Amino acid sequence: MAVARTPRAAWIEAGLRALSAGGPDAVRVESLAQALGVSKGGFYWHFGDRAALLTEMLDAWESEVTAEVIRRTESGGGDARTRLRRLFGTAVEGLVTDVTTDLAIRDWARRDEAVAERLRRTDTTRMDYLRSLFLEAGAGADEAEARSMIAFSVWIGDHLIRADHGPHSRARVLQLAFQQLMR
Amino acid sequence: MAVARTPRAAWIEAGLRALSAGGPDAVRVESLAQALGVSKGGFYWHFGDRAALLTEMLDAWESEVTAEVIRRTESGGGDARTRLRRLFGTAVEGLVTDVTTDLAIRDWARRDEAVAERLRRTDTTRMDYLRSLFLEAGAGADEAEARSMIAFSVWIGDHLIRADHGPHSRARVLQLAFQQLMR
Amino acid sequence: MAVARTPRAAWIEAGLRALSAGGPDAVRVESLAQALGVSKGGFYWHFGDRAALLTEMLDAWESEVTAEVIRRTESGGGDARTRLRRLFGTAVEGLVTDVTTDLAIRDWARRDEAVAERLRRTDTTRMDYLRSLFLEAGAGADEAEARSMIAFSVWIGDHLIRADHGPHSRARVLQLAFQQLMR
Amino acid sequence: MAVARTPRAAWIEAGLRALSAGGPDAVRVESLAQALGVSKGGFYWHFGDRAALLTEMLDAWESEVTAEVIRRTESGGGDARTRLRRLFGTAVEGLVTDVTTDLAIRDWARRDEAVAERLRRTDTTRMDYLRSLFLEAGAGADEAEARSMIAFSVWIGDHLIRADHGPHSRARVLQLAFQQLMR
DNA sequence: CATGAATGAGCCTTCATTCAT
DNA sequence: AATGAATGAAGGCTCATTCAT
Repeated sequence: MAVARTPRAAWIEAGLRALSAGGPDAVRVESLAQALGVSKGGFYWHFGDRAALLTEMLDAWESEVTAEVIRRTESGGGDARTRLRRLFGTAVEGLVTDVTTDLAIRDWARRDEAVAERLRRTDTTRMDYLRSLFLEAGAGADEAEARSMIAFSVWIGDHLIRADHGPHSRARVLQLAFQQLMR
Repeated sequence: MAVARTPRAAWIEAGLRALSAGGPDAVRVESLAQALGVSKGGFYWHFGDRAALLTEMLDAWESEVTAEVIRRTESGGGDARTRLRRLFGTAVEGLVTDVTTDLAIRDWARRDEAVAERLRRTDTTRMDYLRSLFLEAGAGADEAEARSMIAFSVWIGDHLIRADHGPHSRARVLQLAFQQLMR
Repeated sequence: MAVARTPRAAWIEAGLRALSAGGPDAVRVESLAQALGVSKGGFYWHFGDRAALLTEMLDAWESEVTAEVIRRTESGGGDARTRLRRLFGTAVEGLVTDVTTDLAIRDWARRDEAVAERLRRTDTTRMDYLRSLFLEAGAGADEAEARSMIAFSVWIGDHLIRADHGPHSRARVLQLAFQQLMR
Repeated sequence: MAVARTPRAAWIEAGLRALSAGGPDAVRVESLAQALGVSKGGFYWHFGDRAALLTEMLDAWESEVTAEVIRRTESGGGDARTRLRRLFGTAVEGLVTDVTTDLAIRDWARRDEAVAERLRRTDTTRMDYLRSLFLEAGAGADEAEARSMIAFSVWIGDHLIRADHGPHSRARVLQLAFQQLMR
């Protein structure tokens, strides 16, 4: 059995890259093929149609941003505040996952209920994790909820809000915001 | 002299509605025409091409979300905390402007530098205003920056994050988050 | 209101011509457009999609081969035998309608139930008319049925059977067959 | 030497089945392969290209519908009327050969001259045989010709004409028609 | 101001064919 | 003898744009 010359995974990665850059409409079979240096016809060997690719892209994204983020934060142990700091740290450094993909999917979800459903699932998992950390760190129920929401919002907002912060760098603003959450 | 049967403004409004609902790609001459009950040929009487409409849509949005928000918050006076509360109140009630349009434009900005530039301008104006209120309310420079960022992020995040908050309603979570900012 | 430059009817006629020549698969938007000297995009101004054209082609054919054949045979009056002779005459001369279209539709019906249903309707109307003529000419029920079936079959078979009739011309064979029916 | 896993014959049979069901356009390498549970690449081991398969399908069909029909009718002997009755009997019972294949090839012949040529050859052989039986049964030249044509046409027409015969079943109508030929 | 009609580029999908293994 | 993978030519449909009226 020959090794796939252009494995499914390559199409999925190319698809996610295109999604980040230009939204779902930019995930065009033809451009992906071109990006991979393959002819577009070959795409249909791996996927039934464009929709199938889109679905697998979402599968890949979903399992990465939930399981992977949690695994990374938990690895190394420490108390809740330590892990929160670790989580915020990777967020600031942008190592968690490609926020751009997250944003593209969030936008897509506004127009496609199936995507919205997935996003709800994924966001709930992430919020559950954040909330559990704040609670473990000693926050009350309301405060944990509010802080989780703020943390998540700020992580996204940082990439969404284009304001010129003057003397403050973007990273510094994000750090300041997270510090408020740890007080 | 006949009155314009389908004035420019009608196309622009229809365009903004389409943008909110489906992103820039959904702003199709054909669907707008259909929505307006006109034939798409008529579009070209008002606009040179699709790009011209897009530009004017952005013009309309920009002047509305900066001047209008500030005017509304300032009207009625009061000290900085009062005005912040008024601003957050209208945000919670969703009266400021259509957040959906804001989100669509934010997404669009990721793919189009001209849009990004406009968004930077608009966001800077809005952040400047927020910061000035927090400073006037007595916050230090860093804190004012962080709180402005958080306020803006949470306003947007509320519509972007799809998590199930369990016993908390979305509005309640947003209110809790804003309360943290006023402590 | 400008006159259609390439009216619907032109597409339908071109479609029927293509159908006769190459079956339903040969009814390609692109070739029709080329045959009409138009660009294929224009097709979609007149028809929602290819299926819509196919449907209208069948509509046109159906109303032509039933109403028109009967009108022609009845015009000029005479007793039943006279009208049968007139019907057979036009059949031999191939004036009734394009048998080729009939054949193509018959073949198509074997693969498409919707077409089969239409064909059943059309054939029943034609057989009803033939039977009524034979009955009026004095045949018994069974004989009228058999002769109607034979007449219809021979009309079609003449164009379907490719045998070399040796000294007999095709037209002569058809004539001989019809004569047997009038004995 | 390994036994052919999917012998040529299997492809030919699958091809004829597809032809009957959907016409020549339905004879697609891919669907045949799928029907045979093989990958389509294997097709090209047996046949140079799709055209080669089509040719061999026609070869198979031709030798079957001429030699086989005659052999069956002749076997068992009897005078001409007896053999005609036997021929019609098998026709009514649909045992002669798959009429559907016959119809598909007839339709195909309208678009492809090479197929038309083969069909002419085959039909001539069959008409020759029918004519010889009618002549042997005592019919004159013209009558034998007409009756042969009618018999052949009705056999085909029975499967081609979709009329609703009301109280008469299709088989009954066919039987009635053949009875007329034996008077 | 606007319509009816048409153009043409771009995208998705299908399918015969090829080729290395 | 056959498979997995890929190519490339069609062909269907959408949509921005144009143009005569």
